[in-house]
Amino acid sequence: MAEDVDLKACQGALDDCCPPRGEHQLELQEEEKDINQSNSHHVDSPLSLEGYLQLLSSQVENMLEVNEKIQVNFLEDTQVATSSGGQDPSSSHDNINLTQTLQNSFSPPDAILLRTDYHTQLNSKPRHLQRQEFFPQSSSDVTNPESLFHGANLAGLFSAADLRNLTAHDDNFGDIKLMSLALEEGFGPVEVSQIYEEPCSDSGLSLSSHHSTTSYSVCCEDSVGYSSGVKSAPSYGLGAVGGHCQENIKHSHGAYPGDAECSTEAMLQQFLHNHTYNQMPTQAASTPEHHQQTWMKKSNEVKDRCHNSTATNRCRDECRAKALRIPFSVDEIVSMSVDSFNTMLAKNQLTETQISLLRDIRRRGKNKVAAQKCRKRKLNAILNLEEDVCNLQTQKESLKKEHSQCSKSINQIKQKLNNLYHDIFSRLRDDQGRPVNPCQYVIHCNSNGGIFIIPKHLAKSEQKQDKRAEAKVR
DNA sequence: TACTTCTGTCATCCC
DNA sequence: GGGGGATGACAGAAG
Repeated sequence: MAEDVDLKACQGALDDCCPPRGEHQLELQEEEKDINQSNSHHVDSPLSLEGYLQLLSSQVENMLEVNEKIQVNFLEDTQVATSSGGQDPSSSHDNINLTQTLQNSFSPPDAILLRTDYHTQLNSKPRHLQRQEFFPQSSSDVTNPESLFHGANLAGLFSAADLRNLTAHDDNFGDIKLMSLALEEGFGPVEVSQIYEEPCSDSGLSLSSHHSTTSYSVCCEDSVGYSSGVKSAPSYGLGAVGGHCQENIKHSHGAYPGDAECSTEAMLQQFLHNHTYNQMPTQAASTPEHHQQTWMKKSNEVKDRCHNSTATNRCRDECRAKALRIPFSVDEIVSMSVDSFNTMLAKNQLTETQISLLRDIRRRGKNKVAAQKCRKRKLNAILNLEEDVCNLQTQKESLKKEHSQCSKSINQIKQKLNNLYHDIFSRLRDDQGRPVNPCQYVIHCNSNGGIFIIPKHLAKSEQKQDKRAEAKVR
């Protein structure tokens, strides 16, 4: 087309300001390297138009490639940060590649600009193994406010759990003779039997056949006294309160009514149903760690409470065992091995009731420990998830920051390329010596390496042809 | 008094 | 098939 402006036609004009190509072949190559490194495209540099165009083309390609990578990486990383759990940020190759790509594509200043303390930020907050050490005073190294917040709630719980394991069990069941309680309260054997008539559990002795709606509180009611109308077991004994075992002990100087086993069993139904035995002082768990004093105060309060109530439920089983003349403590029953337990059952000629009680005690004791372990595991899982959330939030913020910096660098490069583009056109002249309008013409590089100044509409059609050719090759 | 937390216990599932 | 561990659900005690 006549409007086409061949590059060669402009060569003369460019020769005025640019050295001939042949003389500066090596210089051009060096200049290209410099430009790639410094990203400074000064028109005044001794570059030929072809060199400029090649640089321009490569920079545009790089820019587009980098931009695409940034977009893809950012989207992927953002999705990873929001959807996947527990990925170690330090292993994020995408981020490394992104930074490297930008460093390779941009000049050192740009690369420096793109560098962030991303990895440093991530590594500065490793998944330190403090999940078993969540004492309030030990969490001061948590710098993330959110982490601090989350950790605070659960730290107390964990310290409680750990301290619970570290604390020795109390045995306050020394000389308890609770079988005499009812009798000491002035009840006759018949009344006792009536009072204690309560459907039994699977063992015939379990206190929870009616779940917790039924309480067993001869001890609790000792000061209240039983009226004759309170003879149906499920209706009395509300509120098995901790500490009543002390009351039991006070009234425990009588002998076992061993001659009436049915009454004995019935009496067992009356013992406290306090679920708080075996609690350790530090189980007042949910105190925020920054309230250490409050935490300690609450711990002491719970300690006092538990001290009174700890023995209560345990002594219930203990007392029941003693009531049935089982020569083993609750601890022994629970902690002994299966073989030992079975041997004990076999060697001691025990009644069905005694065996049932033993199995109940053992089952409850085992289950209690299992429940404690289960809750501890659950808290650990929650802590892990919270920590993962914090890490992913940090990673997301870092990626956002990096993306912002990349966008800035891309805009700067775009501006430089635009300036270079217009500078090139300002130097171009058509065959009549007139300036070439950059709005009507574009710089086009074909597949053979030729560089032309062609009208825009031709460039578009040629791009389509190139795409078709590439598609055919693929 | 309502709510929360902690704990024990039971029922159930799974190994 | 029984025993034991794990866990959800529930209830009571206490703050």
